[in-house]
Amino acid sequence: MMNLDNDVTSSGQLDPDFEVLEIMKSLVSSNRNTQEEKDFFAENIPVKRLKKGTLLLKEGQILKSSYHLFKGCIREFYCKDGEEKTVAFYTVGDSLYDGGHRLNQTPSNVTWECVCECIISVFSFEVEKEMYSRFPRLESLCRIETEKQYSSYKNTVNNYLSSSPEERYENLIKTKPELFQFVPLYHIASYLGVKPESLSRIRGRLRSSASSKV
Amino acid sequence: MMNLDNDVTSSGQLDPDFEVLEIMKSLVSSNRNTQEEKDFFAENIPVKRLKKGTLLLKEGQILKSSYHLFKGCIREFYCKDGEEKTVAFYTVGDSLYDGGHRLNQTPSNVTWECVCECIISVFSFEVEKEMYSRFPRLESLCRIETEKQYSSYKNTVNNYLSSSPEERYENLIKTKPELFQFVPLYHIASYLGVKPESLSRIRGRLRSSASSKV
DNA sequence: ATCATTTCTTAACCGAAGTCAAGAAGTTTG
DNA sequence: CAAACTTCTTGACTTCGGTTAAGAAATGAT
Repeated sequence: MMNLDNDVTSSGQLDPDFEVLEIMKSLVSSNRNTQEEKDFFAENIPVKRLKKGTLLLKEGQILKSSYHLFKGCIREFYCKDGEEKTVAFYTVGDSLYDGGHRLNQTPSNVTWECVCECIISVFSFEVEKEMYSRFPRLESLCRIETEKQYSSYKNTVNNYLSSSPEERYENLIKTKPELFQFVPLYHIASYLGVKPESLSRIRGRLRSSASSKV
Repeated sequence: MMNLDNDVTSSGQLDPDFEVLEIMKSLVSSNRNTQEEKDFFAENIPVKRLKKGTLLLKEGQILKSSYHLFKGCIREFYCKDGEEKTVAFYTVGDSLYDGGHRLNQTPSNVTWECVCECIISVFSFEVEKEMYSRFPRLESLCRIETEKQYSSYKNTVNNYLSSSPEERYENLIKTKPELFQFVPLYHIASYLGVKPESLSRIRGRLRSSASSKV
């Protein structure tokens, strides 16, 4: 398994691949930002291509950046009693950050693993701080955005807690069908809160109840 | 059951009770704040005493304030299939807010109920906005605080998900023993993710395993 | 193509939570 | 005090996930 360690942010030049350049362009073209802000992003937020299996962050490591996912899928998990417990899947358009650990400079509790080839932008903590001091209005926007994300996460958790593994599975198929292309079922089982054998049974139950309706 | 509706924030004068005044004093005496900031708080953040059973926020209502709990205990729950699902207990020193719903002016998903007499400060959204414009450094502090809370909440959720109801019960006794003074066990059962009958059995199991150790 | 590895499924058995029902213990009300 | 209600416990039975073990299916390597 590949390990990225510190070289994500250090690498100077951009992957010359067309796709990455397209993404870079979209990164700096939001019409909600001023030209000055766009220039700042273009200069300070590199875009990287990551191979399947790359660990963007490892449990115990200190997080130094936030990331935005333009393409691919990243799995978040931690280890408990030698078992990997998957707690999130990030897909296109999601951001990966952890204010608490980044701000406190404490070791991360989770690992971020690319489950397929990914394209991300790298927003280092230093650049973030400089951005806030140069463009105070963006700090206000980020505060608001964080509050909304937090609120939305609480909702997600409440929905999760008040549904059965079976309901969670059906819901996941509806809301993130693309996951099933990349992610082995035993990771999805972990995410749904059951063992792989149980997910098999759940799928079996759903198959038979679906066929009995015919 | 009492209903508070909009009159929490409207009432002008302070409850003249000694305890409330003491709390008001502590509210404006933090030495991390400038005198100007303290004056602003004293003028704009009223402190209220709430009776047991008061609903500080009702499911479907639009949240207009944030609250800080100086005394008492508040239960957060929502209804699913006619059942109340308890998702949090707030105790002394906790803050109650919901950035997402407050900022979007969308109806709340949860209800906040005082499980005993409570003393809170009321921080209205309008006052919050004015505070940010008058004291920009406080917006920065709040952004950082929100990120830390968010991160800490994620941790709590992960711990919850990777433990059994029995472990959660034992953990709750250790971390929030005061809850058991105020809150009926069936609310605690809901919070732990089981039915009251199951919590009874868990308690039974723990009793017998404790006595067998003697 | 063959072999090895990873991933998924099935079956038998066990333990824990859900459900339903009854009743005990504790609290409130008149 | 007694009646009514709320809260908690217990028992019988069902359902579902965990565990173990075996094997099928899919994927990758030589």
